[in-house]
Amino acid sequence: MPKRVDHEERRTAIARALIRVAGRRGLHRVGMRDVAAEAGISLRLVQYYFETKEKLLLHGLRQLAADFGERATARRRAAGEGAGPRAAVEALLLESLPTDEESRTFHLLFTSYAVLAATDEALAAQPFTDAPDAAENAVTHLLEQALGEGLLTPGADPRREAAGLLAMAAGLGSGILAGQRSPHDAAGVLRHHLDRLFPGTGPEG
Amino acid sequence: MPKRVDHEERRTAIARALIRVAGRRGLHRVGMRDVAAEAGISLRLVQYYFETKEKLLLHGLRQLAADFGERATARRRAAGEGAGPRAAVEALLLESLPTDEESRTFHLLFTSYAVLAATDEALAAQPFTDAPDAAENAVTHLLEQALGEGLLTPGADPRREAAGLLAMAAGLGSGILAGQRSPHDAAGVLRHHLDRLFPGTGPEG
DNA sequence: ACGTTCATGGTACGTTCGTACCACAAAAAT
DNA sequence: ATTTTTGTGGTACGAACGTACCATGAACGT
Repeated sequence: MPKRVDHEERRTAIARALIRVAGRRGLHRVGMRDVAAEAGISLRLVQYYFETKEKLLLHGLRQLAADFGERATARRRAAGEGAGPRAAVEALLLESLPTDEESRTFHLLFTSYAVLAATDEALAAQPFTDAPDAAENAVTHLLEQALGEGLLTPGADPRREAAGLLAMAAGLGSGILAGQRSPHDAAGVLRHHLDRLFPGTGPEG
Repeated sequence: MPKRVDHEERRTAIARALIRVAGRRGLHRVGMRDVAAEAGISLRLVQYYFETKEKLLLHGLRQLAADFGERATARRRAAGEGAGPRAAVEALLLESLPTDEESRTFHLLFTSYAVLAATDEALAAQPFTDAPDAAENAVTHLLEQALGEGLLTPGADPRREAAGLLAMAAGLGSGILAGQRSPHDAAGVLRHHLDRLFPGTGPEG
């Protein structure tokens, strides 16, 4: 056989090609031929590593979530290990906003997948809500920690606040994508709400 | 000629058929033949009233926004004319949540259009951000009114709060659509934030 | 009464897409 | 050395889709 190839490596490369071309042209109107051309291989090879388009799309979603997770933790680490829960939450939320090209692609495609999952049965399976649930759990945990340290506004329910903050970030991201709002304004809205949730850590304190 | 027909009436009927079938099967994978079958007419007639599919999709978006506007004002009127800004804002936000089949379809399709507009040039035109801007202006106006009456928490910026609330409602809606959250929980999150924004009008007052 | 316009039906064409099929060379296994 | 597996290329097929074309009867204008 021709030189043995690492299948997993190949699959992530193809999945990333799918993500790139879908980020430009939209997840609809992306065919296997487009993915093949973007990856610099033949259509046959895309078929070889992912037998069907549905499996390719599913793997693309997993790749998208995995890459985002890496960026989020990297950003959180860059924000400082002991920077406190407020900074950690802010870093996580701001990372989810479509500011640069990479996060824009992530937000666009994740929304596209969400829309697909609402009607296609095969995509509505487990792996989809896993990522948002993980994010919500992470933020909830950080807020609980903040509550224990007395940083949170009284009467705050960590889980509810986490759900609200993540939903707000997602909505603001869609607004940016649609050209309705600037990333700067969206970040301002987000920080404003964090200021109210974390009294004393705001712009004046 | 066969009995003269009101073109505008026909076009809204076809556009509503598009909305129905797209709500079931997803906006992608909706063809003109599906719309024709749903409307009970021939494919030729869909071509006749909308020359091209792109025009049909554009009109579908306008119809969607118009129908939602009607529902929103109806709900606000049902909430009571003089019920105060808090109730008005709450009614508007809750209407945007996908609770029943109609609002679910609205949220799903509006998100689908937003995704399309992010990549397709023809759809990124004016009419898309009009509806969200109108909603934001309405909420902003209500919050300004509340601020004047001293109902709002101190230091609140009406426009920023409006943007945040609408973004949160949109994000919660997506969570409901994806099956991540129940409509009941989403409404709870929303009301919780309104309680903080409107001190004294909450559950204990 | 007659020609014109309008609404509608049916259908065919070109394209694109996902998938299946056939072929072949290189490396591993025996 | 031979046989089997593995990676890769090319291509063809069937379906679906948007659009264009042709036809036709029924109402309106004159």
